[in-house]
Amino acid sequence: MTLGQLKVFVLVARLGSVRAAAAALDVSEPAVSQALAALRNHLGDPLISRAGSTMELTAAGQRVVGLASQIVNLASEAEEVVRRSNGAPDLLRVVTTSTLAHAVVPSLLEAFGSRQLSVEATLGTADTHEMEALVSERLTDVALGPRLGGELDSEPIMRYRLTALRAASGHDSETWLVDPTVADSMSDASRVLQRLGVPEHRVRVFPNQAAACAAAAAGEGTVLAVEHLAVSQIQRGVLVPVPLPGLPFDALWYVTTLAPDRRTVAATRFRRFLSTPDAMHAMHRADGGVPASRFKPPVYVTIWS
Amino acid sequence: MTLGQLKVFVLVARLGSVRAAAAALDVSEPAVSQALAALRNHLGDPLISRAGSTMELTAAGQRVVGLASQIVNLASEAEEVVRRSNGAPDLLRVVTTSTLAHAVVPSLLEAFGSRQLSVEATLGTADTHEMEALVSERLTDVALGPRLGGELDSEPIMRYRLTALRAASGHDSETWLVDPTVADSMSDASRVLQRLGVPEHRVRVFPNQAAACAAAAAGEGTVLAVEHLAVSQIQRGVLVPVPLPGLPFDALWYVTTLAPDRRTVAATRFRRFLSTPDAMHAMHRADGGVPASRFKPPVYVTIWS
DNA sequence: CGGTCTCCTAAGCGAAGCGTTAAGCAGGGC
DNA sequence: GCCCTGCTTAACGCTTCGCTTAGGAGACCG
Repeated sequence: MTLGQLKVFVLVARLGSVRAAAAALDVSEPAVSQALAALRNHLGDPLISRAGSTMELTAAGQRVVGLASQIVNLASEAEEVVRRSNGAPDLLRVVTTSTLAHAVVPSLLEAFGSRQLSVEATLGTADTHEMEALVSERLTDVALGPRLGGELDSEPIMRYRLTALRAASGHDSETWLVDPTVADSMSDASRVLQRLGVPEHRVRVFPNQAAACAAAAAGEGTVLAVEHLAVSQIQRGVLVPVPLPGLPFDALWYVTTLAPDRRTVAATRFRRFLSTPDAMHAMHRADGGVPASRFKPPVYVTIWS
Repeated sequence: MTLGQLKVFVLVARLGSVRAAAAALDVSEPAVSQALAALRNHLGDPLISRAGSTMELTAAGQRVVGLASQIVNLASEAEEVVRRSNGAPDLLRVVTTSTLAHAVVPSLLEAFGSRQLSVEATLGTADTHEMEALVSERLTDVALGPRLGGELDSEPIMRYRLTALRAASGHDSETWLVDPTVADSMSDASRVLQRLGVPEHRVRVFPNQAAACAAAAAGEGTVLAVEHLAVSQIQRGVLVPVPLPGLPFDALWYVTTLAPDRRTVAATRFRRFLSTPDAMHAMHRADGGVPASRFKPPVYVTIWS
């Protein structure tokens, strides 16, 4: 399986014919056919076949074409990125939990970027286990979230409090509304649910805490929330704390990097920044709204094993 | 640039030495060194170099390693997927706008899946322009959102209303709080802002409408929201409509597929499903919370040009 | 200064990738 | 039936990949 074969496959799938793909690539038709044959042979599936005047993706073909398209895209992005990165700003790669990624880290990076000239930040999400691998293998510069073990250098940056909240007039007291961080079984939120013995079918996962809180405010259940991120709803009485054993639960967010002599310059500067009042303010402000011009879709980092 | 070279590079970056990577791959050390040299030569950047006892990524290397890791991952996922997809359920690939992706489509797919045995759905986001390409090029089966042109078959599925909402006691009337759909300049939301002449620095983008509504409820500005998705906040008086020229704005969501004779079986069944009361109910319920066991991170589809 | 560790280069070789031309083969239209 | 269109196969050649062994260059240490 080569990048060229994947590119050919995507193009055939898009254009609906070998002939058209060959024309688009300005090569002979057998060249395309052969690349396709090699890929089919390698994967052990026809992927795409003629059906009358058009071509039809097989079940496997439908699944592969999306992946292949992403691969080809990323490959050209890699070439692009190298071309642009002479004299480019320093790069700070951050991974964090889902909760922090939506609500806290964007404003933190915004603040860091505005005081550090020429720093470019990328943000991804990962679970605790992935974070350890990503940091130790130098695939990311900084992890924010739970304390990490190994030879990594973790330091607490902020105290926070997990609370159960519910609408003042809420009906459904069985359903738990949470954000995707609970998918990480090592996270504080996940442990709280485990300790309460909440069964999985009683848990509804929302894309982020704000959505979960909105559903809780509408009386759809109990949200497990970071208190200071829901402070405005609590103050306005929209949500009220629910007393439960072990809740509220106080915990810490940590910053983790490699040991001082092994970390990048940007990581060191970022750690220093985290202890400033500006950083504290950004984390408490924590609204997740960024100016339109800075908005970019999130980058999803995955690790390869 | 080959997949093998990228794999070697990622491994060297992770393990911090050519020697270790060679051992891990069970090949000779020059084999690794040579693959790395080929990649360096192709990209025109050293990517990674020795710095004393360890190795150090260059600026370009830092950027490339993440992409390379994803590429290698996706490639093995592609092989995986083919292996598993004999006798696998039908695949329904859906793209939609950010608004719908978070709040409406998950419950819709949930409902569809529970009545259609053996359908597997994937969900991605794209802007209007990308949607047209994705559907016509058969990279996706169904698009939900704006009406699409070309030879595509668009049909309205639901009326909705864009409204400006604000906290009853809100202070900031200059700032607009929106979800990422406004990044698509062809979207209804984006046009509304254009027509109102809102400058970009007055717009704050949130990851989804729920977060934007929460910020509006806290008095941070005016949210441009889909009315029935904020209905509970309106009923409770947390948010109140703001009368503005051209608002509220009534619009339609459409479903788009290829022409009837060219679309997949799953796409046809899904279109039929959309006209059922179950589907209507799912769209109005529209909470975005899915049971934990069904939760998966979103799949981001990108198109290749 | 000579060992040792690590990375790079050189040279060689088999296997694939990637392209060509020429020919075979299914299906639709008349 | 015949031709035309469009995908595949066959045969061939050039280039690149990917691996080996052998040897050289640079840093570190005693």
